[in-house]
Amino acid sequence: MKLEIKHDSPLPLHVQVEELMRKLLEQPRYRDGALLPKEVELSNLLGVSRNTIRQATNKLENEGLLVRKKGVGSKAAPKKPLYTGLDHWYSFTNEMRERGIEVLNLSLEVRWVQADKKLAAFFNIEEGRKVLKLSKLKGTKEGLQPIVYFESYFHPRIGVDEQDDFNIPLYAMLEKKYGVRVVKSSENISALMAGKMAKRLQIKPEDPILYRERFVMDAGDRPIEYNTGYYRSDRFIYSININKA
Amino acid sequence: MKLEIKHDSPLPLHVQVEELMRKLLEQPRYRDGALLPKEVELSNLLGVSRNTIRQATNKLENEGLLVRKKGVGSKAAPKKPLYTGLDHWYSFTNEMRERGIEVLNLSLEVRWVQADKKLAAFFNIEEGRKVLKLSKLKGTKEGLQPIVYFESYFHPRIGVDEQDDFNIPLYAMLEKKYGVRVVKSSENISALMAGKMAKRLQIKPEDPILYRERFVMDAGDRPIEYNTGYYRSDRFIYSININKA
DNA sequence: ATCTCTAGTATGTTCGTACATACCTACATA
DNA sequence: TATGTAGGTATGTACGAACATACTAGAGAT
Repeated sequence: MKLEIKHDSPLPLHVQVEELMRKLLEQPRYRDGALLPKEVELSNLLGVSRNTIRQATNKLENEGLLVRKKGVGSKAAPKKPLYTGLDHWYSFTNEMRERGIEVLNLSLEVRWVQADKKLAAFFNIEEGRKVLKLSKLKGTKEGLQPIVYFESYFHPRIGVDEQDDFNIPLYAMLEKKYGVRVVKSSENISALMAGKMAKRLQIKPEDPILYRERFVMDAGDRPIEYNTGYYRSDRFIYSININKA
Repeated sequence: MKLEIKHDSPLPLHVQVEELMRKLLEQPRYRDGALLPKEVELSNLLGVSRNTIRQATNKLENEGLLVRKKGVGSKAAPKKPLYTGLDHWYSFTNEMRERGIEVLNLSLEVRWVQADKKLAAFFNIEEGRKVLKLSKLKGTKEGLQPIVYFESYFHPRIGVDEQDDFNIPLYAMLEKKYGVRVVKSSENISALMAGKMAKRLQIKPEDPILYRERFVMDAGDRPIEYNTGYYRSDRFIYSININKA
């Protein structure tokens, strides 16, 4: 890797350093949490003063791209979007863990069902064809209070079956085992009265719940999964981060 | 006015200077656009180095509280910066139109209110400071049935006031008139019982509604708008499209 | 084995200094 | 009158230096 700072460039040194550090921060090792080179090291390495390094670092820290710790060092800011929309590593369990809540599967069922009209349309298959359905009830580790009930349907092309381990993060599993990369999704969110879902979530039928359906596709717009979720609104807030930069 | 910097305080000098300048910026003459004392003047006056003054000033500039101009001086951020751009980003009205539903404002109110704790924290301003609040009730053109009630609060730095036209797409207006480009947003979505909002939306208090809060920022992560929406869940489904390709 | 102190390390704060660059004004020239 | 240029001013960039403070790890004591 070339660490080049042009001292005769019209661009200020601290800007050059800033850009360079931006690239650094994208590297896997730093993305994974390794400490960046120390300020004095960078200073010597790039041939600029420590102040200049700090000037650049301040900017990056301000943008939230890096965190500093006195006496320790600086590193890339931990990526902690509550809900990145679609991360290959998206996982409800991990997400809740970042919010400080440990969750586990209170129940889990996998079975083959016939595709209904809506599902057949999305998957572009014949109505009635067999698809794998995954149902999960997730709740708190402490007290086993239900939070959300998921239902997922997978396109037959993928090849998932009852043998698969659905206790690990789903999208990571799909990518590793079946080479399927989820890239796009379209979501609809609505508020409902719990009704029949009340019993499962252990709330009153007249309580409001958050209902979400998600259509998941790969880079080629091919359907992968249809997923619905019924969230207890007293225990969960749906968060979305959007960046159009 | 007392300009006191304690050199033996546990608080870093640049923090003390920063707080002092915050107070300065509130004074009418600076609020009205007068140039702040020059860096060297402040440096001599307060008995700290120019670097320390700049450290504080950087912070304030970053928060959008003051603008600097090389060769001229620094002053409080103008209420109405000028800039031009185009291409807006989101409009409820246009979005509904795409769904085939014509909507209009059933009511609209603009007034100045004091920032509460939460708002002050997001905007990074003092609690109680005046901010512009925009309230809108949107509904169908046919039948005038309410669909959603919006409440928006704008960062004072932007400079919007009661004179502005809030009947046109908001983000387009902000960009054209004030040069503010909304780039990032973070949303929280939840389901609620309508309660007090029922009357406004013409539903029963026990009906579920969709509640959304949105934090809107520019490319530099500076806060622009805080926006909440209460959606009738029988008339509206929240849709999100995500593409990580 | 566990606790405590200490030396080492990395960032935080602050100073002083020097020169670069953008801006404004006023004077001089065509 | 119009224009261009020179000097003054204020912020921008960059360096070097010193000490403060928070944290880590290892040596030494109990």
